[in-house]
Amino acid sequence: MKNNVKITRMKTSMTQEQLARKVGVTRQTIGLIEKGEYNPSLQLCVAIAEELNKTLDELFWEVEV
Amino acid sequence: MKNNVKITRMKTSMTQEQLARKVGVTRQTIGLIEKGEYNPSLQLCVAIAEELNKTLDELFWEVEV
DNA sequence: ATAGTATGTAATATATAAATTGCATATGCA
DNA sequence: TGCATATGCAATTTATATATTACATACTAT
Repeated sequence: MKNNVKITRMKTSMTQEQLARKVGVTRQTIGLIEKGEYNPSLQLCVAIAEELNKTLDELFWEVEV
Repeated sequence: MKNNVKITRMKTSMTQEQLARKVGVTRQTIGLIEKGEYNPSLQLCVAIAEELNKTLDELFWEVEV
């Protein structure tokens, strides 16, 4: 599940740990999602999008490899 | 997790069973997602969106109650 | 009436997302 | 040099999405 979470988070100068706390998961979960090796739940995707001021599509839709 | 899956599926005259087969889950899973009682995985959301010719945002983003 | 289709729902089982813990490396700073 | 921060990664545990099976109702057509 390739996505734009990592690049978007880094643009905001937020750490994995900070994003994780904001959306209520652990740092490891954010790390694995950014790596594209996880298939996160819709709720978590929405929480991450809201925290990064993006929409679902911007982070998770048709992300080019 | 309120969403627009049910209304969109019905517009296409597709049954829950047909959509379920196309995206590789069971009828019950589609039923629960439409009911808003499930927190589906991102992969499944993407599969449903593609099958219904919609984007993630159109089906799952800021859906009014 | 009655058979088929579409849907709702519930109980239990299974697969996997996510948590937890721990250890590693790289980097920046005192 | 040594300490704190940020990240990667792996093993095990826990929570939950999804499958399976089953039974129910409503509707349509025969």
